[in-house]
Amino acid sequence: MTSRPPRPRERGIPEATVARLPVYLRALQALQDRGTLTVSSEALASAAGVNSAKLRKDLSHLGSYGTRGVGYEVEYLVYQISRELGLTQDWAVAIAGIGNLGRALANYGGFGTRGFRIAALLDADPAMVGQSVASLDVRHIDNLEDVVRSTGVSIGVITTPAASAQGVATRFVQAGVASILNFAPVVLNVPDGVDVRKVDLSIELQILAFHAQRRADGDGRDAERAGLELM
Amino acid sequence: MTSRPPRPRERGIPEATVARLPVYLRALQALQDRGTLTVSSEALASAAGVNSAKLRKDLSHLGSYGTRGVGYEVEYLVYQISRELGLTQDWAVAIAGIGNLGRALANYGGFGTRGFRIAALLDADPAMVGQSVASLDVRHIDNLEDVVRSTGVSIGVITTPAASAQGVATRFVQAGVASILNFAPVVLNVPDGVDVRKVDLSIELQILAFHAQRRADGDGRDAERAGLELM
DNA sequence: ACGTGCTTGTGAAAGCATGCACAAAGTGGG
DNA sequence: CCCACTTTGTGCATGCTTTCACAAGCACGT
Ligand SMILES: NC(=O)c1ccc[n+]([C@@H]2O[C@H](COP(=O)([O-])OP(=O)(O)OC[C@H]3O[C@@H](n4cnc5c(N)ncnc54)[C@H](O)[C@@H]3O)[C@@H](O)[C@H]2O)c1
Ligand SMILES: NC(=O)c1ccc[n+]([C@@H]2O[C@H](COP(=O)([O-])OP(=O)(O)OC[C@H]3O[C@@H](n4cnc5c(N)ncnc54)[C@H](O)[C@@H]3O)[C@@H](O)[C@H]2O)c1
Repeated sequence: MTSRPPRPRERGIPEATVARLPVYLRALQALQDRGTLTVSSEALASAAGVNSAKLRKDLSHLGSYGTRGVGYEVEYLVYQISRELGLTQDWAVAIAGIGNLGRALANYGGFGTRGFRIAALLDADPAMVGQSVASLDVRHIDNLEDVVRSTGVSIGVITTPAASAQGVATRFVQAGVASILNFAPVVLNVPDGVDVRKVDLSIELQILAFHAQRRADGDGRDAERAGLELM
Repeated sequence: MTSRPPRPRERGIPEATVARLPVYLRALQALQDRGTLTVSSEALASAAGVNSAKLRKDLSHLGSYGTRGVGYEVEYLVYQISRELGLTQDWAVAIAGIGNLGRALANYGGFGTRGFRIAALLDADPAMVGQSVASLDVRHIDNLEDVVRSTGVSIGVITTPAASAQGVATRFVQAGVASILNFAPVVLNVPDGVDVRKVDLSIELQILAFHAQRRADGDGRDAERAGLELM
């Protein structure tokens, strides 16, 4: 490809940066709770577990919110990041699949604190429908479209068994939900423009196992083996 | 630590590849269940939701396990990836914090199927200790060291409240657990050589919110605005 | 008003990751 | 045995991320 079409190059915050903003936000809120007024990139970076140059570059994408010689004003930065992430508005979330995991999520208090409100619970099991979980009635999945429309849901969380996940995802999309968080161990197929993120515990464990095995293989004879094997 | 030893450039599989291997593995196992014997990079890539060139490059890091003109033998590839990920051995997992989430994990059947065995449950609440969850006795967190030693735990999962997570992590590390999966919304501080992965639902939702807001901002006047803003 | 000391914001370099495109290598039919 | 066809494995170009290193900017004390 030589002449790359004009590519309007939307005001872009790099994806890697977006993924770290919530981490900074949390660290900042902890500082705020402790009454700290300003913080240096060094201190905030250390609280967030990243390199300070990276932190500064990340924040520079949002604008110039620091003061040289001083640092960043905590409260102002909290506001700027919140705004950038869209947390100054309220997001209604629906959870589909009220089993072990769905119930844990529904009962979890930590979401409401940050702009997310669980607005609907959906399940296919007639025995489940009508029950009250975390002060919400579980509705039948067949009512998905209605529920989404009437409660203004814009984020869908899928905690159904793997076999049902694609179907639920498709229905979410058809109902106008363009942001999906998927816990089922399947690759979801959705149209362009729909944003799917997955949380997959099995995968995380497998990655841990890979590194653990690496460590175990090498222990003691690491240097020698690595050296030899390259010859 | 800091003083990077010569680093003999260990036979390295890129981290991005490692993170995808479990996805390929799952897709392959689905094919296997359907009785498929061989699969092309194109087909497997599509099942795994990635580009086929990427898939081939990923697999090439494990060795040359394909046959040109034919594809990959499913069973053989399953074995090779499993071996590379360390799934041919058994990993004993301990869960600390048997609340909403810890219980959901403990009751989840999907781990055992892939080399992971939940070997111990730990909690600090006296009312919880002694109860039986998923056919395991909940032990008191004070026994962490004993439990880790006696059950051979090598992976620790943390589902305690945020405030307790660092303490539990430190104790896991001191007991010799060098792989930790953390669900609590805090940045854990651990010595070098210890591998921590985090699963953070709040962060995932916030990333979804960011993109959702982007879409909403731009809708309708996207093209014009993007173009104009660059001038 | 000016110098000192600290910290930000950002070029520039190096390191990773992605995806194209194609030669090399295998299969199967004639 | 050879040819047409398929699909792998990988060199290369491109773009994204991280990190270094330092000039520019600001606060504060004198
Ligand atoms: N529980 C865990 O710790 C855990 C861990 C990792 C992954 N997961 C994954 O999360 C998902 C849920 O796990 P779980 O343990 O809660 O399972 P579960 O069986 O306890 O719950 C699943 C729920 O989904 C409902 N359901 C089934 N089909 C549905 C449909 N079409 N529409 C709406 N609801 C439907 C069921 O009635 C049930 O209530 C699974 O895909 C699982 O693989 C769970
Ligand atoms: N439940 C969810 O859906 C969800 C979602 C996102 C994040 N999280 C995070 O996961 C963690 C657990 O969430 P939860 O909803 O299960 O909380 P929970 O309060 O239901 O359970 C926490 C459990 O940890 C135990 N505990 C406290 N201190 C301990 C210690 N020092 N050692 C061992 N156990 C200890 C408590 O006794 C309790 O049983 C929290 O950090 C939470 O922020 C949970």
